[in-house]
Amino acid sequence: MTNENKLTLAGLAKLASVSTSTASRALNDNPLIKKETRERLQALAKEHNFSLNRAASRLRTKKTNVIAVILNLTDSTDQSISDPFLLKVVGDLNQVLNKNGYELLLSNSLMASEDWANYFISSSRADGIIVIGQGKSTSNIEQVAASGAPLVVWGDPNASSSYAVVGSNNELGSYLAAKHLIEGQCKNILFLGDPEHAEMNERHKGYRRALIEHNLNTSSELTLSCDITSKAAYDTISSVILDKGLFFDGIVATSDMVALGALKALKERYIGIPNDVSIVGFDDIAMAELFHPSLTTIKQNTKLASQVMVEQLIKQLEGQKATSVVIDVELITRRSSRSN
Amino acid sequence: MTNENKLTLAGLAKLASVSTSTASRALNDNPLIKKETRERLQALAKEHNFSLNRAASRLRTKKTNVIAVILNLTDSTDQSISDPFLLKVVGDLNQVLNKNGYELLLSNSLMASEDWANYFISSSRADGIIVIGQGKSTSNIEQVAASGAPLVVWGDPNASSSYAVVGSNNELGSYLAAKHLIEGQCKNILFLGDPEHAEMNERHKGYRRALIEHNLNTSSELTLSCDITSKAAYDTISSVILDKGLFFDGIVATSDMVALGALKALKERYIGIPNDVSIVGFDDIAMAELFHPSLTTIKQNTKLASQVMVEQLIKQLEGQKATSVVIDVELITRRSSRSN
DNA sequence: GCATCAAATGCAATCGTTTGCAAACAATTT
DNA sequence: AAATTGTTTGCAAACGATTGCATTTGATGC
Repeated sequence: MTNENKLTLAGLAKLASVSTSTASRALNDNPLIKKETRERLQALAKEHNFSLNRAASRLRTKKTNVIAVILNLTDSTDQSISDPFLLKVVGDLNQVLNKNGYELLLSNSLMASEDWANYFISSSRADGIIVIGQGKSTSNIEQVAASGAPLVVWGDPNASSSYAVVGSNNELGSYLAAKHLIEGQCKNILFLGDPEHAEMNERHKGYRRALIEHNLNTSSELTLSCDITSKAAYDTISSVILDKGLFFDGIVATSDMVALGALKALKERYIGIPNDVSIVGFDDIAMAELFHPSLTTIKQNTKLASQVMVEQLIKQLEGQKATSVVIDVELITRRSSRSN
Repeated sequence: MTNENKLTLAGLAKLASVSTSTASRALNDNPLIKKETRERLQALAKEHNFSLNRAASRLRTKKTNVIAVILNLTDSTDQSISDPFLLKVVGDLNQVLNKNGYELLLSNSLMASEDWANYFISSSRADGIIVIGQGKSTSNIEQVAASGAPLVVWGDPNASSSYAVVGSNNELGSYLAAKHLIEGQCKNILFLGDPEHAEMNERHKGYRRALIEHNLNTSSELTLSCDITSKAAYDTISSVILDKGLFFDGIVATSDMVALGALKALKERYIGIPNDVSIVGFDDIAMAELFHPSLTTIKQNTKLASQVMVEQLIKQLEGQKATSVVIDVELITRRSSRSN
């Protein structure tokens, strides 16, 4: 029952006894064409299940209406691809992009070839690129920026960079987290995460600022470096307690997943949360409030962030210059910390 | 510094003093061309940062090498888009598709126009469609199938359908879940989920089979219908306890998110898990083991499932017929249930 | 030296739109 | 009635690759 040879614009035009140019303009709702002609053709197209061949129109117009979204994973530990936060961002971006007439081509840094600008833009697969996460190395990203391709990155907006970065106020976020713990009478506060990573480094700064402001111990012993997965956090906390005992009473975690891993390690040792140890996460993933105790965390506004990213990208598609934008964060107080 | 007018295949050919046909074949590694010529051109292309214009080649070859993945969300409650399970499947699909030379165009049923086959396939945006979730109505999907477009659906593989469905053995999964609870001495086992939904309906059957096999109460009072979100589950359990007290000692939940919502409602009332009430989830999301108590659940093998889906889709792209495939499930025993 | 054959390359049409420009048409003014 | 507008439509040339077929090239045998 499939059409032997598919209907083409020329065919549709013939059916309507107009030229292909008229048909093309009519379907694109070009006001050059008389309104009733437009409607007649649009109705005919619907009736015959016709839709324009995008390959052809992309070739002709040099516009794809596609945005490549690249999950910039740090390692090949495909753990991170399951981080609900990253995937949440993809979901939100999808919504916003569609709303603006763009489609989302999903990729990840492990798969895509090296030269992203080349692969996606000059090959005319996409009009612009959104990279989620700066990873540890930003050379790939800088190469895209240098090529002049429309680009927006989710990451640390404070890093001076040649490209537009949208991201949360990470420094403030962890500052708020640490301050909150301090107000809850914590004295020895752990930082749990990977300070080599741009965003995490900012979070580390905020954590230190709060501690210093309150004359607390900022010894390097209190900064535990670990991957941004719950498993890594679980292992790190478990082994550090085994080694040194419980020498801390608060944890500033760099993500909710990390916080949850730590939580599990503590609970397995019957350490009371929040009384023995208080924990603050980062992200506010959907599950944060379901945990027991529910997780105090720094909320990242992914919906707003997605809107801003798309906005800044569209700016560039229109030839304007885009800017980095800082998204506000918010402390969400729940049960994993003492409410002063 | 961006090239005034981009290099084209013809330009590259001229640089190499060959015809465009030779250049085209060389870049596509066609053995018709002498090996050293091929290598010379490929090197030249790399040197000049050249890549083939996909819009043009798609137009000519009528192949896009793109697969549209549609998240078939039930409602406009964009809650479900954040279900980590769905997004995990997207991530896995992305991996497998890329490995097979395809790209993933992400969409969701709320955004995409009505006629998917038309929108994606005849418009030459994609070569095939993968739908994640059958939703409550399958009319959209059936329309695609009727159009003859290459299609694979993640859903209930037992439903007799005109299209290839890949999915877990849902009936068996919930049977195992219920049986496990029964072996742990549960007598009044709740089913929590939405039996109108195809997959959930299978799970309901499995649940009933186990109960009947053991002569337990299958009264309809024990089947609670609720949306597949943690919030809905939380509300449902909370209000049912308020209404009728604790008349159950086990819960078969239709997803981990649902299980976690229920867990929270119970814990807030200081109901002991697993001793007062045991819970089994479904999916085995990454967080399942992080909870306290860690969640006993039925694991869905999304990695394998993704491979099978892509396999079945490629079959169709090659003109063969695809078949529905049932993916094995596995009971993962943790602490939210008594180990008999 | 010429026919024969295989290997390597080139010619030119084609995929299905879009769009600058010209043409046809209708309405208004002189 | 001709000239002047303004609307609506059509012609035909792109866009940049791929590919069936023809052609060249070089090797081989007689």
